[in-house]
Amino acid sequence: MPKLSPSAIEKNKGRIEEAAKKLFIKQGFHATSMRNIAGRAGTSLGNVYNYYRTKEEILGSIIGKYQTTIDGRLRAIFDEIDEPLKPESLVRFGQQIKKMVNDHHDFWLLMYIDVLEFENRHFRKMFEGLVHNLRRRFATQFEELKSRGAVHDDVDPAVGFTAVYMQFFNYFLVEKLFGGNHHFGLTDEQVITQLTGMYCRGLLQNRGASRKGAKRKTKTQSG
Amino acid sequence: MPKLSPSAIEKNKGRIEEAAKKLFIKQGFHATSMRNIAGRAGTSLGNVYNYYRTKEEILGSIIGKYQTTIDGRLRAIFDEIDEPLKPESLVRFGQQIKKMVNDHHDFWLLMYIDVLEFENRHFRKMFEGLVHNLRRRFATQFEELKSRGAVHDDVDPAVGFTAVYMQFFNYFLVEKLFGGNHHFGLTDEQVITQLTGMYCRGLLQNRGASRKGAKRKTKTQSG
DNA sequence: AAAAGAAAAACGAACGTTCGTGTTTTTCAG
DNA sequence: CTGAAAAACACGAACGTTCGTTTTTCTTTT
Repeated sequence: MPKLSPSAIEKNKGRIEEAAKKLFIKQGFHATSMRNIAGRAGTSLGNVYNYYRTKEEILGSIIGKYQTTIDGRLRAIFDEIDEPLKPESLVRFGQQIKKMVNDHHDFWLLMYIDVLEFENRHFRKMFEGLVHNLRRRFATQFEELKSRGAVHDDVDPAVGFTAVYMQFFNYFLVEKLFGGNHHFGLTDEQVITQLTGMYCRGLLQNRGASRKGAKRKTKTQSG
Repeated sequence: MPKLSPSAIEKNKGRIEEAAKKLFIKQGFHATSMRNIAGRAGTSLGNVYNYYRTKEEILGSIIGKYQTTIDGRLRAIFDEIDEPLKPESLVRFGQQIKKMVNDHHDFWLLMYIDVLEFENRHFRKMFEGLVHNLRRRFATQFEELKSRGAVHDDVDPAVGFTAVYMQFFNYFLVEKLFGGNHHFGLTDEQVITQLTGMYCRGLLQNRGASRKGAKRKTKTQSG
């Protein structure tokens, strides 16, 4: 038999990893057996070892590939944000985070597996330097906000945006993985708008607007 | 042999559970063996089965006891809060949440174990009805804030406080369990004051104060 | 025939649990 | 007061599986 083409190898690996991922997520890493993986992947036990040397190597490969998927997804979400602290942006941002969490909820379970069984070895960099990355990503926008005086003097917009990000992210994670079952007592959409409102008022300078009872005119601030 | 006194039984169970807890946390539930637990508890394999019928029963008992510990801890934290949305209260609140997360970081790992290996069977109620509970706990304070007009009309103080709680909680959890390593780019103390500032401005009505450059006088609001 | 992927068999170790057997203390008949 | 039966905890060997991995044996294509 000749050597399989790289694409064929990838296809086989793909089937094995898909099976392994589902099982890891359903029952954890240690509770999943190689026989289990092989069976679900429609191949034999021995053959799995033609593609991976150990079980952990399978996990590593899954996480590695998934990591780049998530990175891309996040980048896409950030890329469509023009003005990071504008209410409309944050609402849309919240909706996107919700979708991301729900679409890839396996990934976050893998993260927990990693925390528990490997002391977060594979995911260390996920939250390291979060603010730093966001600050760099939106450097021009944040600087513009600062110089325009749109944000409070004692507020770092990068920190504020990070807080929003983490709040959204965590909210939907709890909803999805912990059975939060609307733990804010509102619909997801309401949570997004409520949080957005809170953050915007908390972060942005509101020049003489929004007294009690006064209807907001949204675009009082011009520059 | 006569029946052991209830206190003696509790003592023995305590040693077994202490050992099991450490091992579960270090390596997960399925990766921990009964022999492992027995060895660390200084007893024999068979004897463990005199106290528990299965391995899962040990986990259940650990979680149950820990749950009441955490509940008490949280109640104590809430009990010393007089005015839930006052900046000083929130700063102190943040510090307490930090301590709670750090003191019981095993507990949160157990929570992840539960999410992963038991579909969150034992922890379901942890986040269910969170807002509802907080709203009841601080009913008088929240109503007073509302009637005094201290909060924005479109803000539910219970939701706001829940948001603060979750944000603090999640921040320190990420720091502790995910190796966040100051993922907000600030010291913990700075994070607490920054977040507090954001939330207060976002939640509380600021009557004509805090224009750019104007030093805040904190207690401009009277009636 | 040669090469390599796939399958199956085999291996030793470890698993959760059961079971039989100590070991120790109480009970109570004598 | 004695000592045998009873009761219950402690123990570890043993059971039947299952584990991750290795080795061997097909099977298929060059």
